Amino acid sequence: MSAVPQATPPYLQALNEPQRQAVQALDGPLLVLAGAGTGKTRVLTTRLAHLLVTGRARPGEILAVTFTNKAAQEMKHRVSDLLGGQTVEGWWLGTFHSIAARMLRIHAEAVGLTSQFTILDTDDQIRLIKQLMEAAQIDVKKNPPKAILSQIDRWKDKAYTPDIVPAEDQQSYDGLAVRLYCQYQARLKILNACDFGDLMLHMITIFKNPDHADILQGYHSRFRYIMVDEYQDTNVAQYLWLRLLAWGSNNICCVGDDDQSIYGWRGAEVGNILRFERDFEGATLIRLEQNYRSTAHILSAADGVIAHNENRLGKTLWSDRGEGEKVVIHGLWDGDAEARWVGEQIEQLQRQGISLNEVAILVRAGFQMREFEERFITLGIPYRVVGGPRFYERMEIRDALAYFRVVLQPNDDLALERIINTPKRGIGQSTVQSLYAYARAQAISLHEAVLQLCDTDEIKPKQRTTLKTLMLDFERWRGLAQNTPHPELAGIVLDESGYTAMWQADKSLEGQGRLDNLKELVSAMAEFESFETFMEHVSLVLDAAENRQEDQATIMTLHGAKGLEFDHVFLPGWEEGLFPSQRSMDENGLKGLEEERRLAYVGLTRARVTACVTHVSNRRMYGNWVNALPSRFCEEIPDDHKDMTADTGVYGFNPAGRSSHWDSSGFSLPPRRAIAAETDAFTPQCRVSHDQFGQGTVIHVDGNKLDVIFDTVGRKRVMSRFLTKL
DNA sequence: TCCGGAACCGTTTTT
DNA sequence: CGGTTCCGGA
Repeated sequence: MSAVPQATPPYLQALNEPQRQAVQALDGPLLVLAGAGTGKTRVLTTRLAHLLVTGRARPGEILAVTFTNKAAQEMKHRVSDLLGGQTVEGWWLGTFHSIAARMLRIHAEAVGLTSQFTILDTDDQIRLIKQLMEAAQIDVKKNPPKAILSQIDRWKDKAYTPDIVPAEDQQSYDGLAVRLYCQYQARLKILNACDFGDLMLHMITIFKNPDHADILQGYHSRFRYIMVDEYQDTNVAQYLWLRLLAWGSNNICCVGDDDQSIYGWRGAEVGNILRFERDFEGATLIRLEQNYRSTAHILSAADGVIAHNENRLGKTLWSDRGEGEKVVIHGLWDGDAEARWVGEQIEQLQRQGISLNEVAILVRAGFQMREFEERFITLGIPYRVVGGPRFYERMEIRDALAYFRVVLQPNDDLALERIINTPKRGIGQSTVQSLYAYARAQAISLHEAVLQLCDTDEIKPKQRTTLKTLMLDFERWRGLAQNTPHPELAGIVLDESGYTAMWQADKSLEGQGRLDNLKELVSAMAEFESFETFMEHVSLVLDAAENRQEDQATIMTLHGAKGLEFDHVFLPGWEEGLFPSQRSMDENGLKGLEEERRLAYVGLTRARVTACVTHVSNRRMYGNWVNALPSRFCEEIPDDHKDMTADTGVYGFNPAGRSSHWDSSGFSLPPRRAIAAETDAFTPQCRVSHDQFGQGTVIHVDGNKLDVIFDTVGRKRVMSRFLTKL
């Protein structure tokens, strides 16, 4: 440990022992295993401040990466608070994606792009895949572009470029996915575009390319200290990117909690954090286990649940905030009763003078929210739903941005396609298709194709004039771009294109809201120095201003709640199938179940004072009633730390608190559905049996879905969990 | 080209 | 059940 000659600075005195160790262990790789509520951000920010204050690093020598803009923002603020209010300039603090984008803008040529490249969002990605499929006459219904895209995204998460997709994955969608992946990448290059995955992937490619060894070396000598937040959420690509960068100084500090890794389904690898000590030689591991948030009963309940996971580094949280109250588990008849009961509990809290801002309802899935909303409306409980569409994901914002993109980059085909008939101009699908056909044949952009075909008979006269005017409009706006302030130009484009008028014509409340959003967009622009810098931020940073108002209860998903805390937390819908989600278990087996369990852990540890779990016997799903059993996570909470109750007549638990799972009607407990067998249990040619279809031979394995030729009924696509190996 | 009814399908979400 | 997407008719 480095000896600081002066008296211990106040910011260090404010820390507990392990926290202080984490701040002061500056040399070599360090993993800070920070349990929920143990002061993770405090350590991270203090460590940053410490580096600067002690002169160990200048701002420009620090790389600090987070996942969300919110986290990056918070870090910025808290460090500057620690430094007595001075802001830090010139450091590399941001999200993985914004930092990778910043790098890639500098080295774009090394992967055949120019620094002006556009960053595609999911919408653009799907449109692009769909286009490629239509061009190749592939049935879009049998192979949903969205599914293909998600396969491609998963490959990118794993840092697989098309040429290194492993053999077992190559058969995905009968080889279609890899083929499209190749075409997709080729097309992106022509469009001078990148998707989010590419930002990481291209940088890895550049770093690994011996011809560009100087680039990586440059970063090695630049970054003397690297810090990473939420390390448990990194995917393979992000991990490789970090490893490459860390080779320089070897001073990498990752902070995370393996028990809170809940994003496996979008490529996060818990393995990264579990392997840290092996990956980074000479690594130090520091555990933060003192929890400053919750009472002992809540922590022990959470601990009892998470202890059922096999794959974890292991730690035990403790707290000196008193015993507190046991976790309440209450069984109810149905979702309606559940919402009513939670509503009553909240009213009771209100009567005790508790602010609704300290109350949260955390659900597993979005569809659970409605019942609570409806109930709260009738009861007059003010609430806010967190997790609607983000600002820049809204249709009107994307449309507006598409206009701007075409102004800045005429060859942005995806943007042009998006707005070519918005507002309606009579340019239908067939016209666009023929334009695309021509563009493909000539290997030119859509914009170029429009220009060329406007003077031929290829296109009907009416459309021809429309397109011509549109092109002239864009030409004019591009001319204006030279010497018009960009917010003003944005207004002109939206007005003259008829886009604003389109929403003005919509008299609904929604139309008004969209106009407001457009105004907000234009005014947000003023804060950036140019159109280009604005566009960069829009795809990576821009978000709706949070309207955190006075007293409102919060309704959100468990995923959305990570990192937050509330005095009183309600956790509805703890039923087998819903939570843990059946789909998660089907698709990912034990790994899926463990991730669900971590989600339960996250949920419980959000609570400072009370945590209240509910489950119902009858849940309406997609219009029909399903009867449900209490989640296994209810049982996993140790008896000493829970209070179980149930409304009368509710299956599941009897009031005595012992789980019986069924009432007196004499039915026996149906077997809990088995976790899907590991998919590698099934290989092509192996013989299987199915309850309904009988015996058959596997011909192709695609994740958990198998193509099987059954002896009697022929070829079928079935889920592995319905099959038994013979 | 556009609109409306039928068919379909259904976690979790950031960048 | 409710939203989104797709296809067919005007």
